[in-house]
Formats: sequence, structure tokens, C-alpha cells
Amino acid sequence: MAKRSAQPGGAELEVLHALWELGPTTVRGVLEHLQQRGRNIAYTTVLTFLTRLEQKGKVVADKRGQAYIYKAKVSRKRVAKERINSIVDQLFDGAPGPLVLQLMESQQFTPEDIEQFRAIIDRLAEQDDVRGDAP
Amino acid sequence: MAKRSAQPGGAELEVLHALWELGPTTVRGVLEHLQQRGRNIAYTTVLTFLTRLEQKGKVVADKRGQAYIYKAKVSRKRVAKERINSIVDQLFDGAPGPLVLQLMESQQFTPEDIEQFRAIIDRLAEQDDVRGDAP
DNA sequence: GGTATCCTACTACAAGCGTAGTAGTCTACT
DNA sequence: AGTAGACTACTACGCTTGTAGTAGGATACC
Repeated sequence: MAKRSAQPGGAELEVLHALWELGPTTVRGVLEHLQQRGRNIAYTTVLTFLTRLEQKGKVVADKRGQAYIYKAKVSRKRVAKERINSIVDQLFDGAPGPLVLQLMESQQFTPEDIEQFRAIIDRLAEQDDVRGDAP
Repeated sequence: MAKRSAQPGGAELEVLHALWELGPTTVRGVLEHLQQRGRNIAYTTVLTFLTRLEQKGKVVADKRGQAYIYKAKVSRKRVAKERINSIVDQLFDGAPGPLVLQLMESQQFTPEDIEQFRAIIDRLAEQDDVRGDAP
């Protein structure tokens, strides 16, 4: 039964991240991936994180041959959403609007990003209209 | 010298939050504020958090009379930005665009929010134009 | 002047996180 | 068959976070 705590820490996230990028893989797979990106970490440390992630229900382990294959059970989107919700609740009193505003003000975006924002906003506004008054 | 760790935890944040809302105040002030919003917590716990926040440089303490007055030294915006940066780095490979997209897709906004988004986007696009080609 | 009250300092402790070592099992090569 | 090389399970340990108790100094009330 997955423990309640949720919210994996930074290093744990790195491991999850590796699984998202690599797809199902072994401890060694994750280790090598992390090492390739300059992360200095021991094999057993990766193993520990994967085990903990499994206990938390974020990952499934499947014994194939001599080694386990680990697979992410939560999506990047899902984890991001949890993180975002924490921020919204803890820092923006539950209102996501101001968070978006601050984000847009404080980060750098490409013109493509901006086009996409506009597209989404148009869609949002439209939905709003529809729900709002005229059928 | 402020410790390096930064990133105050959830409960610590509640205390900072109280300071942001109340302005400079005492342990008791924070305690009562939190209790009013249904948070069940001991006086000494609040004291502990304020002390730790001071050690981390997030808060300044000023002895006035018998009690200390605590004052937030970091702004809500600043803390939010750090949090956002963590998310961007850990979950979106450093690209803030996709985070904004996901946020806009997964949260609910008011029409006023949406108008503001549009305004900001127009501004961003304009800056981009200016920097981009025509002098 | 004694006693209740308030405040801080110090100490404590359990859980979670970051990190890793050791021991034991299995496999595969020679 | 023996030895080297993976792989997992278990254990450990320091640090941070969440939570609070206790002790001792200052204050204020009667």
C-alpha cells in the first residue's frame, strides 16, 4: 500500500526523470543515464531510490531474468501538477491566476511559446463565453 | 551566515505566509493568525520555525520590549520564483514554456485572469518584436 | 514581595531524504 | 567446480522538517 507522503524529493525526482526519458529500464540503466549527464551517484543509491519510489507507488518493478525492470507509474504531468498545486496553495492562496502571471513575468519565453499561449488563451476564452451566456 | 538549504518546507512556509499577511509581528501574532485559520499548532512550534527561518536568513528578528518582532526578509514573489525554478528545472528540463502550457490546461481561471494573461502576452510579444528585427 | 504569566533558549524525537556499504544469491565463464 | 561479476536486500548514518516539552528569566498583578 503506497505510503501517503507523496512529493518525492529532488534526487528521487532525478531517478523518476530518468525513467520518463528511458522508458522501462534497470537500475543500471538509470545509473548510466544519470552518470552520462554528469551526476555522480552510486549504484546502490539509485537502487535505494527506486525501491522507495516503488514503496510509494510511483514506480512498478518487474523481475525479468536476474534483474528488475523498473517502470514509472506516474507521469511527468501528474507529478508536475501536484507540485504546481502545492505552490498554488502555499504561495498563492489557491488562486492559480497570479501564479501564471508571475511565471509569465519572471521567465523567458520563445516566440513559439508565446504563440502557443495565445492559442490556449483563445480556447479558454471561448469556453468561457460558451459557458457564460450565449449558447 | 544563512545556511544554504533554502527551500522552506510546507509548515515553515505557513509561518512565512503569516508574516506576509500580518506584517512584522510576534510569535504570538503568528500563532493566533494560524489558529484562526484552523491550524492546530503549539506556541513553541511556531517559535521553532521562526528561529529556523531566521537562521536561514528568510526572516529578521528584532527585540522590542520583552518579545521579538519577526519580519519577513524574503518576499512571496521571491520564494515563489525559487519554487517555480525548481519545478522548471526538475520537471520541464529548464524550459518554462511547457510549464505555463500545462498550468493553463490544468487549472481553472476567471475571465479576469484570462484578460490579464492576454495583456501580458501582448506585452511579451511586443518586446519580442522590438528585440527581434525592426529597430 | 510573592505568584501567575509571558517570553526565549535549549533539547528531543520521529519521519523522510540523500547517500552508500555489506552481505548474500545467482550466473556465467574458464 | 571454482571464481569473478551482476544483482538485490538489509542496514546505517547524518541532515532536515514537523512537532513540542522543559527550564529559566522578565513582568506584572495584588
